[in-house]
Amino acid sequence: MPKKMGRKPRNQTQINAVRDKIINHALKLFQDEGYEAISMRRLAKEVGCAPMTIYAHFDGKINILQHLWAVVLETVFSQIHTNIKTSKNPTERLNTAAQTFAQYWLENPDHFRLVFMSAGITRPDVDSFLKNKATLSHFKFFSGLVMLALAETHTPNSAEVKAKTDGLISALIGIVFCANTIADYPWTKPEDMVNLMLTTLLTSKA
Amino acid sequence: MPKKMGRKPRNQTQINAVRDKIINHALKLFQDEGYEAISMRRLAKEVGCAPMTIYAHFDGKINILQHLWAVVLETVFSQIHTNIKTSKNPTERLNTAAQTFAQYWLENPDHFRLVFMSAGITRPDVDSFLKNKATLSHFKFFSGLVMLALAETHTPNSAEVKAKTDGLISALIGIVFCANTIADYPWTKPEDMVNLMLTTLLTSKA
DNA sequence: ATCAATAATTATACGCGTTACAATTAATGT
DNA sequence: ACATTAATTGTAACGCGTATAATTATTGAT
Repeated sequence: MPKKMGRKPRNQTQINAVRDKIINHALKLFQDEGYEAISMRRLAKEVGCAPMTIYAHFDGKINILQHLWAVVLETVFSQIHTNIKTSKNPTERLNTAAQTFAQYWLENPDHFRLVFMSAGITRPDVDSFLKNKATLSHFKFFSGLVMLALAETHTPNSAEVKAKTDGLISALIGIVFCANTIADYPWTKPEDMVNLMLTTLLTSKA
Repeated sequence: MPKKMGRKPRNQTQINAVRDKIINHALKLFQDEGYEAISMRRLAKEVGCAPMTIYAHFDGKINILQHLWAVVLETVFSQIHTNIKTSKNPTERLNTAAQTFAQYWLENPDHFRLVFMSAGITRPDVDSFLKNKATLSHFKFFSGLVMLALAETHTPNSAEVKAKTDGLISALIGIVFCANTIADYPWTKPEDMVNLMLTTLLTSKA
């Protein structure tokens, strides 16, 4: 029985190499020139291929952007990890983490836009945010901090921890989102609102 | 001294008539077919002019959408006003208002998208949200409810009222935003989070 | 009536993300 | 060398929002 003729398909290593190349170029474009610079035509030029070739490797633009989300989130959380090292107790750790989280997005609105606002408009039914395991673990990290901070005053049950974590994350994202998109409203300072959220969530018992 | 030659400019009545015509067609498109239907080409076809003509009347698409924001916000707040009529006290009134607000956007993600996510992507430096006076008054309405609810337990100062109002609005918008854009995460139920936010904000003293 | 001046409208084109289909190139087996 | 298969590219197009140039409509002066 003769072997199958023709060109051999690329192996997984080769496939990953090309995908990584595309992703790295997209990342570089984003870091050097911002969100708007990542057009498929521009990206193809940087990679050194035709725009259509990219569609042989990714279903669409959003699937490339998802990889950039992961990089940005990694940056945020590594900054959080760095900053909480000097915190003395669980409440202070949670406060530092929350303030660092909010501050990062406020200082990098383009990053916020990439991570939280690109999928919403372009492809609502896209492969999603949390297919990325690392992203989910970032969320869970906050859950751990909340539990420890609550445990300083009482023994929280898992429903309370989850509700307060989800509420906190939603509030943090909401504070940043409003500051970024409704920028002409004279909002109370974001750090004060973050502080208020933390204070009220931690002092009230479920 | 000879009169100025050439075609006379349209008067304010004529100007407003054309703008209103465009806006009304945009509104009808949105109501009948949703956010995606409002393209400039489609809109021009409905109005009966060339797409570029619209740019003689509005700086950009976002300036048309702003008028639709006002309509949507009016809808939300009239629903809130209707629902709070049966509430017996300020705390219940605030609760009803907040739940109605969140519920509306959760049930109408396209409306949320129009009002809160169109400006962020297309024109960050656009004429803004709060040039519309009615929008500002909607925000202030919440402020009044918060003050009355807080006053049931203590005499709040204006800084506390503002911080808690801003925090509440940000949190509400954040809850809806997260539910809409990170839909695959198993969030605590939005109504429970809204309730948690209200409970904690109202029970903790500034 | 004709021409000039001015305002309003439209035509053409750009880059955007993406799709469809055809053509070309690259890599393999016979 | 040829045939086969995979990968890539070319070409064209779509609708998107919008920029610039061209055309049309309306007025005043002669």
